[in-house]
Amino acid sequence: MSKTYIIDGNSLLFRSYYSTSYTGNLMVNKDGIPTNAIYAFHNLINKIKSDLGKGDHIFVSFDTRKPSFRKQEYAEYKAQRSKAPDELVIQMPIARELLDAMNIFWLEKDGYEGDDLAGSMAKIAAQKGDQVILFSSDKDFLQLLDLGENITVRFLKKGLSEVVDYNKNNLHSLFGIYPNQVVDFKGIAGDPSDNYLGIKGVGEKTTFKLLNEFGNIENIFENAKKDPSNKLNQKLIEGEKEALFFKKLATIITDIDLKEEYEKSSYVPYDENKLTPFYLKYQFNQFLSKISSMHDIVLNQQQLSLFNTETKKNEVISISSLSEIKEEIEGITFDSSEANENVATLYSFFLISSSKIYKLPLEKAKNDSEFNKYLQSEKSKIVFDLKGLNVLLFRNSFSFVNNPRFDLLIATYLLNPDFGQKKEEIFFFYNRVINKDENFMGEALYTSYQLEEEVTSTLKEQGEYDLFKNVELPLSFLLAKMEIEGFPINTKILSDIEIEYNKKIEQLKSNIYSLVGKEFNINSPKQLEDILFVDLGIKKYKGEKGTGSEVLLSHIYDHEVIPLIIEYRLYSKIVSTYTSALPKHVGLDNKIHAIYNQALTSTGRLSMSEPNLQNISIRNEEGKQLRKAFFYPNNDFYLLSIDYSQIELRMLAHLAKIKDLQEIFAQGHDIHSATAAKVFNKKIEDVSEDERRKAKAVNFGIIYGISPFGLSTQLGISREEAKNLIESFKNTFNGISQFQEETIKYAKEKGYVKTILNRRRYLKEINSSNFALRNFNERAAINTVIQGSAADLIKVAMLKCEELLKEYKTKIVLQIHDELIFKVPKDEVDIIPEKLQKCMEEAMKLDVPLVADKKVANTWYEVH
DNA sequence: GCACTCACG
DNA sequence: ACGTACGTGAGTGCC
Repeated sequence: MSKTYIIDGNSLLFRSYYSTSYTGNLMVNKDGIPTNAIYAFHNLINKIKSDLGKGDHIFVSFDTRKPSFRKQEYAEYKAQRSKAPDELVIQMPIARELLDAMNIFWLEKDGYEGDDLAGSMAKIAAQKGDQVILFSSDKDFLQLLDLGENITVRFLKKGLSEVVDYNKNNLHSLFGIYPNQVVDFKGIAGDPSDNYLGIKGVGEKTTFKLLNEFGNIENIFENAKKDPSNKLNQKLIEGEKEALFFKKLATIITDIDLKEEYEKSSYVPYDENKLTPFYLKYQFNQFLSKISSMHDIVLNQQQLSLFNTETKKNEVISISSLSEIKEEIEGITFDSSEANENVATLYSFFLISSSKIYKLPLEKAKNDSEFNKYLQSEKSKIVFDLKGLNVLLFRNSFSFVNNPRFDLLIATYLLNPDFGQKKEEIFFFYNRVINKDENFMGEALYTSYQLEEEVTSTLKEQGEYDLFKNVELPLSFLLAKMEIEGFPINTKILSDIEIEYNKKIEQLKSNIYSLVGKEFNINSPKQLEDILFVDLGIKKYKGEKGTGSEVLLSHIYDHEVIPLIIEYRLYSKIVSTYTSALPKHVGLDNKIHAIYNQALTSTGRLSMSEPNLQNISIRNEEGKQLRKAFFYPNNDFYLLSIDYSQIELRMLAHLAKIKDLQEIFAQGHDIHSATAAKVFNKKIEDVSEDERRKAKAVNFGIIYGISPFGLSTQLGISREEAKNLIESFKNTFNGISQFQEETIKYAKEKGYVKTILNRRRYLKEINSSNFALRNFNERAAINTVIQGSAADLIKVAMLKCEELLKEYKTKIVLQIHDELIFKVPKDEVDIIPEKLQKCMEEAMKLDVPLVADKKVANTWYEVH
């Protein structure tokens, strides 16, 4: 059944105001406008709409400033009421603005009150068969319960958190009268809040009694007239006219024609981001969680004031040649059909001067020698999305942009890596809003120009400018080249694998169905869970949730279908995620041109998408087969893989100055065996398989911010045992504890942690009172220093390798966090691998040696 | 659009 | 007592 929620806007706004104003200290925005009622109102609306879905309706009614028919008929209507405080009045239009921003339909109508609109809407919705809930705190609304069975009036009690629901069936037991008696009650007893006088000398208690005895106002008077000598009856008879008058006034109009309005009140799920301009305007920082925390941490008040929040739209001047620009050109960016620069169509370029935005269509640019001259000129340039710009320039036969000095996309990511996934979002960081329209990139570039000085000096203050200028900016060029270069794939081999695996899947499917006794969707975790843990009666162990591989594995002997399901999952994963998905991304050149996301991860790593080549299977043979599809046609080039050995553990040994760990690395032993030997006090050759396994888990655990629980589940040992294991590691390797404690302490004090190249990550919940949240942030703090520093290292290594390769034909074609894949022509294969290996090992000078292992082969399968 | 699952480092 | 390993991307099912 569809729902229609009808909100008495005035009632809720009053409540919102008074529930947040008792401290006397109103919340105001920067212009001194109070926003407390709006804030509470917003929370309330959010809560209300949270259980609406498609097909539902939501509607807010308001009073207008014009006198309603009640006031016209009865001059004293609400005359006794003290005027609403100015602080509330000023917020009333803002409430409407908020609703507009939230895409929630609201209505006011001269001559009527909000109640009449609400009542009329309720009637329409009830006739449509909707479940109607009216949100108010006004007893008048109770009369509307008579409109149908499926109507609820939801009263909001103090604190706005408690509610009382009234409906046709419970009103009498809760309130003492029936819905159709509400207006009769008001007519006789009156209502001081509306200045309804009712019948003089007849109060609420008497009215209750009368209504219960005679049912309605007409019967009450009829009966009174039977015995006019009775004192009460006398009062009633005298007051009949008034009573009927007040009854009429108290009656909510329910026949205003709102059919159209009903249609307009359809609930539309909306994008929270659309509210950002509203939040910024009224400084509702609580709702701008990401943004606000940054302002608190990164930008001091002085800086904030420099960031003008005005979002004045600039005129964009269309030009057909660069020669039309008379001023100095300060920067360049582009406009294209979509975010993926490897497939997008380039539309135009934006260029900016110190005061203007220019738009140059692609076709004009192609024939404009001035434009090409500008691209290649030595003059330093502001850009916006350097990698996107360069890839699109190349794909349209231009050269890369020469000497970019500033890219706000990268700079903002360095100020705070939590910003930057979406181009629009980075402007929230600076309290700006730029509409996502056809000139977005031009406005973005111009805004970059305005922010450059401030942002650059902030990067310098934070010691991140070197990372920006000498690592991330040059890396952007390299990533552009890698995207353009692409990675070879042979779809024939992929489809051969797919055909083979699909056969397995069909077989497994039928075997599973016959073992279970019926057909179901094995891909549906919900259906699978029902089959296994209900139909087949398998008992889950304590703490087990879902049907993930760990859970399935723990029940592998409980039923013969379990191993089949595990196998089914293995093959169907390979087919759905790889063999059937990868061909969608293969270009005419038989290569995949995936995107490197340079400004995305929290730690400073790269990520990859459309498709992600960083997670091609390797851990099991069935999946690893996929890698046989990656090679150069005719084996024209070799693939060279060079991967760092234990890069994160080495980084830890260096950063935490763990002497004993550094020493193990210096000796070049197998790290897990060697740590095991030290912890268990044995010779390396005496270390057992199990001891090595444990040491390995602890070594990883330390990088992840170890906990006894995590280690115990990883190793399948008791928590006690895990705790002891961690203890002995900490005791054996001096420096681990101190590093962890100091990292957490630093994060708690500063709100962020730094990597080896001063890359930052903010951990806004590091001081949370929520235990889980705080612990999570503490682990993330430790991990970020290690993972982020390793990311810094390989980025530096990539740039050094590229420098080395300048005079060769070998190219970097993939980066997989601790591994680089190169395309090596045959005539370079004898010299290049060693040079590159050395280059990577010398990328940074640490207190531990860096070791990188290499392998050359034709296919990606063989290099591992 | 989100939860679940699983691929990688 | 709390509820857990860190960082990603993508396909599927289901509201």
